[in-house]
Amino acid sequence: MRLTGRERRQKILQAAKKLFASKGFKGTTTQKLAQEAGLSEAGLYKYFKNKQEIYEEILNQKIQDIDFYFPSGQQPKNNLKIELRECAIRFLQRNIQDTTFLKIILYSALEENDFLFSFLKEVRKKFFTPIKKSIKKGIENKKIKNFDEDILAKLFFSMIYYTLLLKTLFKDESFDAYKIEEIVDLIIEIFFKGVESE
Amino acid sequence: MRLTGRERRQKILQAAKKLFASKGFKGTTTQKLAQEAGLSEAGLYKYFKNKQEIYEEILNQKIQDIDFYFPSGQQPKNNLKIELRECAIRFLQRNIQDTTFLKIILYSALEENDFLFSFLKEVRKKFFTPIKKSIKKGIENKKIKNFDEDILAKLFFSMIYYTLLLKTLFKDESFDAYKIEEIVDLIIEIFFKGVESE
Amino acid sequence: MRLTGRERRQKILQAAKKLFASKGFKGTTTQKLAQEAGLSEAGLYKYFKNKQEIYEEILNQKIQDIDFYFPSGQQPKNNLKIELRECAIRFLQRNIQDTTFLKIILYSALEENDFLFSFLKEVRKKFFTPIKKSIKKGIENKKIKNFDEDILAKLFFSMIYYTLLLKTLFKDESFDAYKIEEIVDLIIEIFFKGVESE
Amino acid sequence: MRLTGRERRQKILQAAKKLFASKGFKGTTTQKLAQEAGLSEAGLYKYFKNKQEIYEEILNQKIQDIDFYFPSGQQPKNNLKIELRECAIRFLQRNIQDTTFLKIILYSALEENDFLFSFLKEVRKKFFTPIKKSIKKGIENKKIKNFDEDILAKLFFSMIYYTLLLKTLFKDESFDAYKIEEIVDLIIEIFFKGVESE
DNA sequence: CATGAATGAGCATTCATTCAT
DNA sequence: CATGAATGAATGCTCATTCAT
Repeated sequence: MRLTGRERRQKILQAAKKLFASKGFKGTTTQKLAQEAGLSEAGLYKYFKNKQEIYEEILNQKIQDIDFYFPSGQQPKNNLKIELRECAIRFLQRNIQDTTFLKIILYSALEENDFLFSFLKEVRKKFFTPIKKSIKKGIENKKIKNFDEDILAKLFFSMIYYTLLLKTLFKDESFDAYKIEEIVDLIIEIFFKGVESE
Repeated sequence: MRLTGRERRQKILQAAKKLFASKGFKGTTTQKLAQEAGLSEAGLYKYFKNKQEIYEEILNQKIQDIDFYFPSGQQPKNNLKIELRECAIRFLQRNIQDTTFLKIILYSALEENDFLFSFLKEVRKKFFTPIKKSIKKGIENKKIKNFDEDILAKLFFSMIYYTLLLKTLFKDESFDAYKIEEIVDLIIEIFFKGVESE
Repeated sequence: MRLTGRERRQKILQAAKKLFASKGFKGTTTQKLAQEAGLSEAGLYKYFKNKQEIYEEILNQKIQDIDFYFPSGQQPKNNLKIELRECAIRFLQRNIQDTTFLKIILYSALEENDFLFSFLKEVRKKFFTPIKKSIKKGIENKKIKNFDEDILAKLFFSMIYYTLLLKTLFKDESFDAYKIEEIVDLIIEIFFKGVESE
Repeated sequence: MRLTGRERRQKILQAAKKLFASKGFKGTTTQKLAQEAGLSEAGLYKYFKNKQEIYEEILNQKIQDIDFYFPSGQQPKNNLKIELRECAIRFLQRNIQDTTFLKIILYSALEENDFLFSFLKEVRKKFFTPIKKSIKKGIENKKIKNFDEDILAKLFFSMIYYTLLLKTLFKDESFDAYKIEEIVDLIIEIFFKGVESE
């Protein structure tokens, strides 16, 4: 099958996403990768310098997804709760539907892939900055408990993330009785009541 | 050093726990394993059929550790907050120090290990039952918001678990500025204020 | 850049000379070769059957260079020392600047290339004949020790050749402190004093 | 075939010497090496960390040969000429009989093997030091022309070395008419007359 | 009981070469 | 005429496992 470079490249990335998600980086051999992408092993190296580069390209593409979660320009304006609600819903919907990214991240963390850690730093900076800013404003307005906004932002996200883990990775069915929106509303409510300043 | 068969076996398992936890299953070679356990590679195969069997034996041992966190049958008596606080601190301390269990669970989940899922069901039942009971009592006393106690219990745990993930798996250093106790106290505070009935 | 077939061919050969000289035959990949010659790898095969053929063509060209050192038929006329001095300087300068020939000869000798040996016979005949004639005259004039002029000629050349080896192949820096002319003058002095008849 | 570790190690080194000498370092594949040594490729790596290490071991063993050329304790005492004569004869005899070392060095130099260059530095230091010292003494005694003793020592050796190259590598038969001793005597005579101070 | 010796299968990667367009 | 797409065959090296001693 003769494809253009662009098409082949995409096919390789697609195959890699699938395999990295199901087998991890180490568990994905170039042989399987080539097979899945429909070309020879040697062919892979015309498009990517090495296996690691394929992996990095996948992660780097995913960084752009963050903008998808915060679509209205990088910063929640008026209403933090509404922004966060929508962001969380979008995050859950997308990652429940396609668990590739979640799994790649976890596999890489387990394999202690060095690139992942620098990637995660970047992601956390981009992802949490808008939330942290809003929380900071809340703290300044004495609406939110005076505590490290970084920690608070991550604790908020923890409930979203664990929900995702339970639904996708751990096959816990107890959340299935509720719509995503209901869960998110509950989390938002608990978090904001919980961090209210007294 | 002349050891009995039983001792040798234990030494191998000990070495394996250490290595699997820090390097993962694939990252642990039989060479390093033998070296760490103080015998030849060939020797490993006198005690275990193969590498997989060593891994499984550790998994089984680790699973039994769960009782450590939740002394069997024990039920939070007087003060849920205090019970939960101690349980959470114990959970974090142990799993930060030895990440084997956390990693094994995640690896198994990623590999869609069927045994894991039924095991997890069991764990969740054991783990969450005492918390859920207390929450239920709180709901009945109108102290806690009237919502599915299963979900509430898991949302509480989510913050503990994500803290663990950030510290151990994702190499996020932002929690390192605080003692575990401080983080747990914050989580407890947020959660209980957050779920308070109005 | 649109080149004629002839030009392209020349460009490939030029690139190949450069690369073979600095990286050797095995160290020169068709990829680098194509890049250096400014065309695609596939393009190389329009002009040459394979890599070996490029190598052989260069070898042939280099062999013809020999005439440069020993303008054909030329015989040292008046002053052997001056002739030899200039020939040696030319030989060293050229081969230090472009080591292709030196390396090709050595590679071929190591590979016991039969063609090389008959070629070398020819070269030695051409190369040493003028020197030998002059030495013979010196012997007849009782100026030079009476010994096999073939051996004497080769011993003279040995110092020139080893100087070349040290400087180019063996990366010995001790000759770098001197100009080529100084070294050659020293060699000439030692040789002629050394072979003087008593 | 079941050999002891020591025997196998020796067999590998022997095979490597043979192959490196006839094919060069790059031209010697681990496959051929294993085959020649009578074990599997994987087996090689029980005895050596990698191909390079085998190569280095061979060279390092050869460094001891230098003591063989200067057997009477490291420094020529009374008579430099006699010492050098014997050293040169021993050098030629040994390397004519077994050209392995000569060829390995040349191949490595052509392949620009980094380890070779540091090895050569070591060798030159050890090999030329005694000769240089004697020459220096000669210079101080005004018996030898006042010139860089390093260069002089190397020019002496150049005639020995080129003789070796012609006889072994370049298949030049003109030296075959003479005994090694005769050639060496001639070289010694030419060199010492040539460098005599006036 | 213990291990040194040995390996088949597999790994990521490279390379010279071919061929459809 | 030129090349992008493609690969078979190799390369150095690793690993879990076996077996004779």
